[in-house]
Amino acid sequence: MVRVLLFEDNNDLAESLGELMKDTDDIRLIAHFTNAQKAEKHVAFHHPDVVLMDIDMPVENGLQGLRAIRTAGSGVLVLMFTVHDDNENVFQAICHGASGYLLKQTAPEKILEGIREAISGGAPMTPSVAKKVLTLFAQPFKKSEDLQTLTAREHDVLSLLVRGQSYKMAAAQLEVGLETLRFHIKNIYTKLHVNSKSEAVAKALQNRVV
Amino acid sequence: MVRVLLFEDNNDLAESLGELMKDTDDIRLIAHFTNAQKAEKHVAFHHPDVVLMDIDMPVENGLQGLRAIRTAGSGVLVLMFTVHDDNENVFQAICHGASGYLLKQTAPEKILEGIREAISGGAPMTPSVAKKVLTLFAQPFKKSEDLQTLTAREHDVLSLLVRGQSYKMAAAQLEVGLETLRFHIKNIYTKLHVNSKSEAVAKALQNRVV
DNA sequence: GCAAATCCCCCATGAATTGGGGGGTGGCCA
DNA sequence: TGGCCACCCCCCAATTCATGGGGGATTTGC
Repeated sequence: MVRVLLFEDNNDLAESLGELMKDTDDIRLIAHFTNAQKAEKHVAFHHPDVVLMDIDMPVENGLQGLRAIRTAGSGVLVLMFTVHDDNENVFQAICHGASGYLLKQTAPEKILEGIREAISGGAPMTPSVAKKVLTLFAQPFKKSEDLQTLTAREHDVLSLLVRGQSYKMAAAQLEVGLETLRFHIKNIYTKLHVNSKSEAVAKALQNRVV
Repeated sequence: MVRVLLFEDNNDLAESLGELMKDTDDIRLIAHFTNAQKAEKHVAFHHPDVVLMDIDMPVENGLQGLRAIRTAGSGVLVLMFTVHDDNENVFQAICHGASGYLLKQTAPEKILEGIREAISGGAPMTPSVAKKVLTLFAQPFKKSEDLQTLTAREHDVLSLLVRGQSYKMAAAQLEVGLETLRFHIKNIYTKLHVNSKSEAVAKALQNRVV
């Protein structure tokens, strides 16, 4: 039996969800709150299997609730359940460890299905949300050409710089002379169009070269 | 009519997919290749609406194919279609702009459904893959406490450093004296337990403070 | 009110970084 | 075999950074 906690300020919607779950014999709504205040407390008390969390609620919204639950150390499955599918909300939800993201416009049966999917280790999300997730994360990772053209050795050097090593230390690590290291660094700077260590580090990290 | 290009080394599977599509009146398989060689050429020639791309193929695999298609500048919808759902493959596929990720174990009808979803702007993926995507990107949530304790001003300074600015430039940006900037930087170093600009930048980026 | 935090400024020294130049080796390929 | 590329090494000069001190002014919360 899957025990579900619901945070939702729309009482009608909450009720109809409750009705829906009553018709199943594997999912049960054990409690319902109209905002995310003390969400972590409620979770700790009811220890549900799944939390259905609206985002747009008065007093304290669903993202804050999610954050509170996670900071409290609970690993409970939290499914966001909302009308908002803008990038920022999706992004925040993911960063704070949501286990899925359902839109209210999805058919009620799909919601139940989503709960089951979450329980069985999946991350239900509507395709449109999935699309946002992909584009959200596909962008920053498209390596610029500059970085592709780095030599193996240059790549080594850059990695060491990213780890905070100084020229001297990096040179020692690679067992080459300080001047050799500088030679590589000069080339890296040229290729990345930067002219300082920190800029190179920033570019490297932002493009996931390391 | 959705025109589909298929890259799949398993001929039986390819054929059965073709049969499947014949039974629909909105999806048609227009060509089939057994590896991803010259994938970008084939796409340019057939200009399909959707590409179904296996990953594990001889000679040239699906990820290479995807990359080739993207480097050629095509924005065609590419759905990965594979048995592999390990983190690395999923990550690579996303980074190179896949529009979805279907596992071969999913029911054939779901595949057709996935194609339709992709066409209508979604990103079909099996819940288990979605889960991987989420955990892949939720990790960086672990912000160390150090970074939280930064003052607003220190945060400003750090941001500028990340953008590759030198002390002098950053000071000018913030309209304060060089010595003032130094003062903040000293404090930042203390708080982050680092002792060089690049280390600070690395720590800032790795913890998503900027 | 007072302490604590934050922000602003200054000096000085030594170390690290950067930009420019100059060498050389070995491997690969036309 | 000559060109190209990656890799290794060296010198000089100027700039930037790191670190250690020393001041004050202003807000913030108890």
